Amino acid sequence: MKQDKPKYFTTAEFAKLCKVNKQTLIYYDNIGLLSPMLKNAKGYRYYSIHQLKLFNVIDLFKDLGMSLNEIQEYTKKKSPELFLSLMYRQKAEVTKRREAAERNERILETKIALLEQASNLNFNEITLEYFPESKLYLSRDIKDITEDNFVEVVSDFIDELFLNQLDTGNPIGGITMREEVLNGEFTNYTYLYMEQPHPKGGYPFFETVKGDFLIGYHIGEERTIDCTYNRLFDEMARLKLSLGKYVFEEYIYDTVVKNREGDYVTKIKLHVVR
Amino acid sequence: MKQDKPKYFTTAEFAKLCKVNKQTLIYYDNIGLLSPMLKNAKGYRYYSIHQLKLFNVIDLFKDLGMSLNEIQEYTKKKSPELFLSLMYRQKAEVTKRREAAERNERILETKIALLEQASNLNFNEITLEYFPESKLYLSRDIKDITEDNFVEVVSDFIDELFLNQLDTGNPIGGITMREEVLNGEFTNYTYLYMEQPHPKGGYPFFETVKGDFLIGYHIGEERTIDCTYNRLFDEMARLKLSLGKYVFEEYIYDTVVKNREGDYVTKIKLHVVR
DNA sequence: TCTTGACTATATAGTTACTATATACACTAA
DNA sequence: TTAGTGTATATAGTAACTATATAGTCAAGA
Repeated sequence: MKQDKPKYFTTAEFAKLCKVNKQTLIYYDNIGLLSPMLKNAKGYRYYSIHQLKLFNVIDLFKDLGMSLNEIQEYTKKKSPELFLSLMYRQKAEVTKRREAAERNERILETKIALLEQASNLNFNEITLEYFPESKLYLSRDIKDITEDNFVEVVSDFIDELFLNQLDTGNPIGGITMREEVLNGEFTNYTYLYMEQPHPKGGYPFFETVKGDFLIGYHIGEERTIDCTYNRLFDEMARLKLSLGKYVFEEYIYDTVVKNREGDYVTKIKLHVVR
Repeated sequence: MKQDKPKYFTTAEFAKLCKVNKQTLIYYDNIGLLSPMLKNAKGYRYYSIHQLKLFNVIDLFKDLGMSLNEIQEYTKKKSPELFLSLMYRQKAEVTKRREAAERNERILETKIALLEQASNLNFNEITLEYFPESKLYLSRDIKDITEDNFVEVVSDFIDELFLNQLDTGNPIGGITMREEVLNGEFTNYTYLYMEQPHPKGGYPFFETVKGDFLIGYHIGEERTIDCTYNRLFDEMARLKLSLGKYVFEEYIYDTVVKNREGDYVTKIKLHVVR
C-alpha cells in the first residue's frame, strides 16, 4: 500500500484473526481487558494489528488457567520480569501437558487392547491359560481389614497410582491368598494391584509367578461370587489340577460398554498347579 | 475383610476418589448422569467402587469435548462398538494434543529467547550486525495493495501459519524492496514473513541473503517511522555503506511486557553493502 | 439422656466466560 | 431510496459447576 494511513481491523475482522466470536471482543472491551486502539464518533471499534499480540498473550495466560480477572491484574502491573516468569511457567505447563499426553497415549492403547480382547470373550466359558511372570504395583496389606478401612485403602491406592503415574490403563485387581480362598473367604484380598507392563524405576513391584491359570467370569453382584468359584473348583478337579499360591480378581470394563443395568463382570484368575 | 457385605462409598468419599467437588456428584445425580448404586431411607447416597469406572468414562468423554447431555445420550445407546470408536477418537485426540504441546514447546523456547534478548536491548542505539542466511515463509505478493486488501492478506497469512503449523514463535515481519524504501514508501511491503529456523518440508521458502544489517528501533506510531529511517540512513552514510536488496521490519513484543501505553516497537533491519 | 460436631440432604442463588437475541443506527451498491 | 449488510448496545440465556442457607442424621463423649 502506498499510503501511510495505519490499517485498522473492524471487530468482525479482528475476531476472525483472533479466532473468537465477535461478542467475545465486545465483552473484553466492556470489562476493560482489551479495548480497541480507537473508537470513531459512531462508536465503531477499530483494532490495530499490534493488538493481536496482546490478544494472544491473553489467550496464553487463559491457557495457563488464569481467570480474566487475574489477567487484568497482570496487565496493571506488567513488567518484563513478570512476563518472562509467566512464560517460563507456561513452558513448564506445556511440557507437563506433553508428558501427560504421552502417558495417556499408552493408557489408551492398553485400554483399547483390553476392549478388543473383551469383545471376543464368552463370559460363560472357563479357560485354562498360561501366563508369563508379570510385575504388579501393590497396595498395602489389607488382609482381614474392616469395611471402613477398605474404603480408605482403595481411596489411597487410587491416589497413589495417580500421584506416582502408575496408572497403566489396566484394571485394578485384588490378590487373594490360597488359604483364604480355601476357607471360602473369596473377597478377603491381601493386596490390591495394578499390572505394570513397563515397570517404572524407583518403586517396589511384586513379581507374579509364571504358570497356568484357570479363568472364569462372574456376572452380577459380589454376594453370589461363591457360585462362580465353585464352578471354577469343579473344573479344576475335572482337569486334575490343584490350587496354586494366589487368586487374582479383576473388574472388567463392561456396564460402561454394554446396556445391561447393574451387571458388573469380575474376572477370576486361579493359579493352578499339576 | 472377612464379611461379604459390599463396601460402599459416601458422596464425600466417592468425590475424593473421583477428585471432584461433592456438589458435582449431587449435580450428576440430579441430571441423571451418574446416580449412586443405592440410596437409603434418609436419602443418603452410596456409591460402589464399580461406579468409579463409569465416572472415569464420563470424565474421558468430557475431555473429548462432549457435553454432559451428549454423554447422557451415549449412556442410553451404548454398545461395545460405539465405545471402542470413542476410545479411538480419544486416542487420536490425545495424539493431536501431544503434537500440539511439542510444537508449543518449540514456540515458547523461541519466544523466551527473543524476550531474554529484548531485555538487554537499548532501543535508541543503531547497531551493525552480521546475519547468516535464513529461511522465511512468505505471504503472497502485497506490493501496492490497497488498505482493504491488506487487512485480508494479514488475516489470510495468519490463518495459513496456523493451519500449516508454520508459527515458529518468531514475530511476523514485512519485507520492503530497495526501490520502495529509496522512494520513501517505507511501509509498502512486498511480502509478510515469518522466519523458519527449522523449515518444514513441503512448503516453499524464501532464502534471505547472508550479510550485514543495520538495525534500529522505532518507538511509537507507524506515521512517524520516516524519522527512524532517516536516522538509519544517516548512520549508513556515516559508515560509508549503501542500501542492499531488502529491508525487514518486525513487530517487537513490548507493550505486552512493559507499562507504557500504546508505544509499539518496530525493529528495522536494513540490508547494507560496502 | 443430652449435646456437640461432623456429617448428610435439598433448594436455590451465584459464578465465569461466554453466546444469543432484540432493537436501533450506519454505510454501500443498485 | 431502498435493500442488504454491517455496526452498536442492552439484556437474557447457557453450561457446568460452586457456594450458601437451612434442616435432618448419627455417633461419641459428658
